[in-house]
Amino acid sequence: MKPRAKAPAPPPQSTSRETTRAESAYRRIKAAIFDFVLLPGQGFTETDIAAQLAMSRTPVREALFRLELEGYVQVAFRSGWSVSPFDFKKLEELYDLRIVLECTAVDRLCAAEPMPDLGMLKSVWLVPEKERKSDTAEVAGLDEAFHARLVSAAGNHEMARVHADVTDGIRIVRRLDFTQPPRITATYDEHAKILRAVLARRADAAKLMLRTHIEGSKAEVRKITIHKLHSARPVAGAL
Amino acid sequence: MKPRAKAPAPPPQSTSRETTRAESAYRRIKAAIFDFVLLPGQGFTETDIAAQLAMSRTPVREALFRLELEGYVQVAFRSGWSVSPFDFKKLEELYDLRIVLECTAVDRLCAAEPMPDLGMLKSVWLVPEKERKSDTAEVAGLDEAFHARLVSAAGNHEMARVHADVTDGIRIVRRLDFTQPPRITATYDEHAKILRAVLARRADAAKLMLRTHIEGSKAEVRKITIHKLHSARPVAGAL
DNA sequence: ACGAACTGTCTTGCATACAAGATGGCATGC
DNA sequence: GCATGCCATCTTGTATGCAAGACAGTTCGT
Repeated sequence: MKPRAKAPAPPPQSTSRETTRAESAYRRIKAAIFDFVLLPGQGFTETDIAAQLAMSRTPVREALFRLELEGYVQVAFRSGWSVSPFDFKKLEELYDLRIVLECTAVDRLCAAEPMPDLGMLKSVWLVPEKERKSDTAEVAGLDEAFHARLVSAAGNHEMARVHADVTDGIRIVRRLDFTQPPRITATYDEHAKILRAVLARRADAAKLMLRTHIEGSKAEVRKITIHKLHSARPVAGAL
Repeated sequence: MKPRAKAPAPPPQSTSRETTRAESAYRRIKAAIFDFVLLPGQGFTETDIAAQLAMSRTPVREALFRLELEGYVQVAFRSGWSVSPFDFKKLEELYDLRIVLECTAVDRLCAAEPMPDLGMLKSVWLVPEKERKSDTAEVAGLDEAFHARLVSAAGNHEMARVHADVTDGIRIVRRLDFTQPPRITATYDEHAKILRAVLARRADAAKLMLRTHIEGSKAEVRKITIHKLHSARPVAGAL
């Protein structure tokens, strides 16, 4: 039995290879949690989800176990599942971990010889004001990519992976951070400054700005989360 | 869907069963990998494992998915499972991440007011030579606990969790590091020095020693791993 | 009226049957 | 001899049935 490497992938669009029902269930349930269709603390059952997703319990269970490992849901022995309640302490700790990882990355980037390519970031963040994006979702995606690229460029793949997990964990509240244009403008300004400092190898300055930048997001999120959480409640049932 | 409202205060751990078959399968398969009963690169099937563990495929699959998420095994679409091959680059990156996390913890411990309680560590590592343990497995366990406690004492639970995951990932090679008494003695000496530096709030000194200490383990492991890996092969099949 | 035991329903954990497809060997044609 | 297409077998992905236990409403006892 020799497991075949599936990297080459001659027919990239052959069949339902990567689109198993379990994977689909994972994405849809996770999206439901992030979109507050499933509210924190809310209980549900495997049978419910399976019925709404028009599949059997088996792939649903697989998806739920994965989400449980990632901390999004909990299972009570034989009494149903529930969405993990909001844990602000955990969110703050994740922001804190982000700071540690990204500051480490900045240190290494500034010390690397030669410095890894950050051209992609330059072409996005070091542009005239006219070329700046204004769409909320788009900027939120670019923001994530900025921080992720900063870490991945530092070369440690495991740190990048952990950073990606952390980002995933705080995305649920992070999206609420980009609802106002002033926040978008500030993000552009701060990212530009940070990027210039890194390119100039001024590690301490970059780290300070980065820390302040992330702490700002953390504070901003903390302020608006409670309110948003209640105003964002959609009609339950449409998973 | 009528989501059943659960009590806002779900009983923390009212469950009786923590010993499900899936959990047992997870532990046993993981142990088989760590003990080189399942060799890196080796292929196997769900049916094989299920037969050897005297259970059905269902709990085995649950365990395998969990191990897959943790990076220990891989599944090839409809062609069986295989133990992830040894990835030395990944191991080094994990050691690197350990250094970052533990140094961050030391920084915070030294800056904390008051400093969190490290009495448990003192009672283990700051003792006369006579009272030092000599059993390999015991010291290996104490060593893990030392580093884990250092991080957890810093107060960020998420960092501690990531650190625990990292420790888990390198345990498979880390155990090979404590095979010789000189290494045990060095561990005691170094831990004592590091602990004293932390207690004296000399962060830079502690971090330097800690980094050197971990780099030492990394180098040591790198030297002996290839050899040990081949000499440690037991008879296959006895999971 | 109040509390404890009971019972029926519900939910997850597990086993098993079935389906889709990948793999490797074999026969066939050249 | 070599390539090629076919087919039996194997492996995972999914559906479904069953069982143990948890929960809530009810009933019985006092």
